[in-house]
Amino acid sequence: MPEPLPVSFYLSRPAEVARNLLGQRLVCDLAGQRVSGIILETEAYDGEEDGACHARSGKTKRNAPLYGAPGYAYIYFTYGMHWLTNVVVCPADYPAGVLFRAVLPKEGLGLMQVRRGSQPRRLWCNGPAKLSQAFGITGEQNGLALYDPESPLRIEAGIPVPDTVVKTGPRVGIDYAPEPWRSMPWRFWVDANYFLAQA
DNA sequence: TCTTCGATTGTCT
DNA sequence: GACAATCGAAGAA
Repeated sequence: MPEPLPVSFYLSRPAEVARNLLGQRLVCDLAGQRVSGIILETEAYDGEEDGACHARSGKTKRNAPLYGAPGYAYIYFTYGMHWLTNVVVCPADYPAGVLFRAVLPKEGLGLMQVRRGSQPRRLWCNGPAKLSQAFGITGEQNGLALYDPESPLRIEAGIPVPDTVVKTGPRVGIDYAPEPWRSMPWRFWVDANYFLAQA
């Protein structure tokens, strides 16, 4: 059984952690079945100064996990129907996190298909709320330690990703944010074909 | 207490 | 490309 990534992995600057999470494996053990996928897309949210971060207006009941220790899950409900999954980064008291926007399904495909309503496989995990649904992630998993081997939700080492295949751009769905935050290139992604080509 | 709106998705035109 | 779904958190009153 592979060990999860260590807590130290989450201590770097949010954008750096977001970049380094590409290629790693998101794992979820619920319903007695292991579901996992290779992380393809992430976004970084960096502190109260970041006009797009949930912590932009200070600490609240909802964003409290962001102010906690690194390596923990920050999962929140939005649009009245969707759960979005993040991992808290940076030392405690500095509110920052990385949102998981897409993964490449690897294990537990049957369960994912059921949870995603039998849509085509390429549509199972190509969005932050979609992957949460495919993995069975809800508020129940909020606050879990992603570096704990005993945790039902965790992140394990995956396949290293060279800079040559990493793309960056502005974050999605944050038109309300003022500049320069709206345009910060804190969204990172890799084409799924890169991993499909790996034996 | 009231109002607004979201780190989205699926459907319809 | 436009827009409804759906509800709790956050901010205003």
